This record gives sequence, structure tokens and C-alpha cells, in this order.
Amino acid sequence: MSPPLSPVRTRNAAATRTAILEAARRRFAHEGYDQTGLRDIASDAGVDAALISRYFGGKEELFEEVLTCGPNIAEFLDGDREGFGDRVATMMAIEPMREEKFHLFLIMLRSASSPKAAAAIRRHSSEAFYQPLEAWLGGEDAAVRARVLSCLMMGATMNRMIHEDYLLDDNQRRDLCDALARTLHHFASGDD
Amino acid sequence: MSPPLSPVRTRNAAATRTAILEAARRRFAHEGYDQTGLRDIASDAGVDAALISRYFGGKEELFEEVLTCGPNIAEFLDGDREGFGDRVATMMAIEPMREEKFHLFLIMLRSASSPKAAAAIRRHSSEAFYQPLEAWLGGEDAAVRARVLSCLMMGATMNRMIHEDYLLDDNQRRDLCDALARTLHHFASGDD
DNA sequence: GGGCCATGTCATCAGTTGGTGACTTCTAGG
DNA sequence: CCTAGAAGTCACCAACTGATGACATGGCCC
Repeated sequence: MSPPLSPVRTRNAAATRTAILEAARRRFAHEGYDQTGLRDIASDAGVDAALISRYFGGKEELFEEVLTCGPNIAEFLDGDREGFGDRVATMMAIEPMREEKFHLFLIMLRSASSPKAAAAIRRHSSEAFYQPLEAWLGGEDAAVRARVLSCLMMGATMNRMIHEDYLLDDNQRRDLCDALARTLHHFASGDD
Repeated sequence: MSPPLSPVRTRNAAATRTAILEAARRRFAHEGYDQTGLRDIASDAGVDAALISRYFGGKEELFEEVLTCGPNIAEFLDGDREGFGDRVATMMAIEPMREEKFHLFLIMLRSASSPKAAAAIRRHSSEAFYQPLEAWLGGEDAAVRARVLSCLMMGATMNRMIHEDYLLDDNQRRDLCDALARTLHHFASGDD
């Protein structure tokens, strides 16, 4: 009779693919590779679990695809270089965790221990993390500075994964943010 | 006839317990909570898998026991305070990963994403990591400095878990070690 | 030496996981 | 309208996991 109010999903391979991909990204980021079941992803995407194997081949290939087609370190690099330290430190220590921005970190940290996912993470961390970061940093010691920045950002995210609030009160979190900001700025700007 | 050359394990509850505990610590550190099976631990310990449930109650309780009775952050704190930065940076970036020293970090990093293990890790990270570290640091901003140090050490260990060599050549690793050492020293000594 | 309890062994369970192939249903093109 | 193939559904498998209870065996105390 009347056209459907909400667009019922018509058979659409492309839409189904991206629905699976987005559901998988969220699950992998929230729970890691091991803890995420194909059935969980399928249920989130409103799709039969068998379709995942059909569309992507298997769980490992799906994970690879999630890494490949997702956002990379660039999320943290846009904006002026001078403000990098403050911006990132605030995101890390003060603001509520912005999911989209942190998906890459969370997926890597939560899945790095799974042997099935480790190879993909290693490759992706090099291509979509260190290479763009080093290019953005510039200078001959860019590789080393990138490693220190990476330690700080990964460590901060890891700490936040374990203790959402770092076990600190508001004043201490501001101090932590300042300390992180200064250190990040130091290695981002590269003036020794 | 002749007495056994190697001491066959006689029935000995205490020895069996510690054998299980040590095998479990190694497995949890190497592969994380999820990837470690009770049968793997039992096989490493030369013990029937059913004994684990009998001795510890279950996998979660075993994990808890491994965290509780194991080494803590103190491994990194012994030695003079002035040399802390160099010592830890060298361990992190140069020396081959010393298993015993890193067990606590590895277990935490590799198991933090498992919901069954997360609660134990959260508790243990607070009691056996931050509290001793803050006490060792001293001063009113000890809590904040402890968080920065923790970010650096956890991030460095995480990076090393993903890329054993940080994707750096020897010179760059020395530079990375220097940068880490200076930063660690800065926050360990607390002079601003 | 005999009995008893701690210690160790075994078979097996129920639940979950990733994956597969046969089947149905929708839709586009003729 | 009708068919061919894409898209989606379903039942099911084999492997593995943590866990349990029945059973065997060793060593210690009386």
C-alpha cells in the first residue's frame, strides 16, 4: 500500500557488506578478536551469520578487511602541529573516549594477543600507523620520535582500557593531561 | 632396580600446585588468558588437566592466583633511583626481553581484553603496580608521574609485543633508548 | 599389615565456536 | 509472465573448551 516508513533493507549486497563491516569494527574494538563471535557480529548487523563467511571468506579475512578499510592514525594528526600535544592529551586523559577516533588503537590493543589477528595487526600498524606518523613528523629522527609518541598514546589508551578513570581525581587528571601534553609536544615538534 | 636418575615426581600436592602455577604464568604471559587452555597448562606442568580445577577451583581462580603470588613492579624498581631511566629504557628497547621481569606486563597486556580476566587485572594493577610505584616515587604528584611512567612502560612493551624490533635498526634503537631513558628519568626524579 | 584419605587418572559432558552446503526467496532481464 | 542467478536462510558439523564425577593408586598412621 503505502511506501514503507523506514527503508526496509532490500536485498543489497553492498549495504549488507558495509553493515557487517561496521558491526565487526565495533565488536572488534570493544571486545577484541577472540571475544568477538561471528554470531555477535551477524546479530548486530541484522544478518545471518553464514553470510559473513560467504562475503569475506572467514573471520580472519573479515578482520583484515576491517583494518584495511578503517580510519587510521590521521584522525589524530589533523589540526595544527603546535596544538598536537594538547589535543591528543586531552583526548587521552580528559574527554570521554571518542569511539571512532580510538577504534584503531582499541582494535590493535585488544586483538594483538591473538595469533590469528597478530599478523594483520603487525602489517597494518606499520602501514597505517607508523608510516603516516613518520611522514607527518618529518626530520631524520622521525622514526624514533614516532616510537616514543606511539608508546605514550598506546600506553595511555591501555591504561584507560584497564582503569577508565586512571584512578585519579579531576585535578590529578588535569595534571596528567598537562604532563602528557608537554611530553607529546616535545617529541612531536622535535626540538631537542 | 636402580634408583631413578631424575627424581620422579612423587605424590606431592605442594609441588604440583607450584608446577601448575608456574606453567600457567608462562602460558598466560605468552598467549593471554583466552588463548591459554587448561590442557596446555596441564601438559606443560606434566599434570592431568582435571587437577587444575581441583586445586584452584577453575580457570579464573587460577588466573587470580597467578597474579597474586607473582612478581610485581618491584622488579623494575630495585637499584638506585638515578639510574632508573637508563635501566628500564635499556630493558625495554635494547636487551632481549627478559621473561621473568616482563611477566606482569605481558599478562596484563595480553589478558586485559578478556572480561573474565579484566576484574582481576584491574585490582592487581592497582595493588601490585600503582601503589608500590607511587610509594617509590614519593612526593605529592607521585600519582600523576606514576601514570606517565606506566604509559611509557606499557606502551613500550606493547610496541615490542607487536613489532619485536620496533622496526628500527641498531642506531635508531639506541636513540629510542636514549629518548625513553631521558623521559623516564624526568618523571621518575620529578624535578620539573 | 591394614585401612584410609590425599593424590592422581580417565571418560565424558554440555556449551560454544567457525565454517559449510543444501535449500528458499527475491529481483532483474528477457 | 517466467526463468536464472543473486541474496538470504537454515540445519548441521567437527573441533575445542572448561568442568565434573567415578574410579584407581599411592603413602601415612594406627
